[in-house]
Amino acid sequence: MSNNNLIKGSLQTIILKLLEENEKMYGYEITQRVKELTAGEIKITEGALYPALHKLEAEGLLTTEIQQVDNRVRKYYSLTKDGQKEVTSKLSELQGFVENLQRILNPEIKPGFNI
Amino acid sequence: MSNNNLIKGSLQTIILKLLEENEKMYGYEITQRVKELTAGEIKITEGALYPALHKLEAEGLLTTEIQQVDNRVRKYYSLTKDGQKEVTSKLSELQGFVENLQRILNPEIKPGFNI
DNA sequence: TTATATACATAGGAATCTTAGGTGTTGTTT
DNA sequence: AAACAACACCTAAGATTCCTATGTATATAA
Repeated sequence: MSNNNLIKGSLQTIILKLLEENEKMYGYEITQRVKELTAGEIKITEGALYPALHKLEAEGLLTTEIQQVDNRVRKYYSLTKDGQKEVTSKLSELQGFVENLQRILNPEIKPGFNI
Repeated sequence: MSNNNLIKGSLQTIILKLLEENEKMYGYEITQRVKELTAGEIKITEGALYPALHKLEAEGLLTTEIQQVDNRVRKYYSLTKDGQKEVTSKLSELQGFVENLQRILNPEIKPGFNI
């Protein structure tokens, strides 16, 4: 259905960044936020999201808190202190990669170019 | 050794784009060009490059031509017509993805923003 | 009551990359 | 002369990351 197999490697960073801005979010909310921010062009599949969340939690970057909302269970995720450090690191790593990508794909952009 | 596991999905596009600009290149040359364009920050491993080249050739996007240079064999790759069409398509797909990524990671960038 | 939206989860498989190794030539250093 | 780095190709095994498909369950709208 969703045909964006370019994400590879950036999903963790996306999750951490959204949680840096929002304090706590639950899985489904993350998929909707991404869809909304990208006008429906990037769709995080649940089969990718939930394992990624579980992994980040296992690594100690996220903590969870379960809330009951109208007989419906929500699992809220938030950044740990380690998680807060990782956001900055992962973000600059990804931004650096994208800049290098632009140097390959858009050769007119000079090395000193800043967005 | 090279620690850039972010490439996933963009290697094909990188190869096609370099070949769009250079008419013909051989594998080792591609790794050096990428290293040079990114100041050594992105290193294409041969274990990733050669299978990717073979796949693009199998898909009919590249053709090969072997040259002998001082008892040394070079396998030159160049774009087929199908390959030339694919470059544009793959490039805009990747650029679109990067723009969406920026909308998630740099919320201050407005939807109409162009680089 | 059937479908859609909400909300979680996992198993199996596909795709892509890294690690690690192999072959052989040329040029430089010890 | 030997050893090493650079050049130039290749592949196999494994890890990672994602998609597809499926399952569970509740709420609401058609």
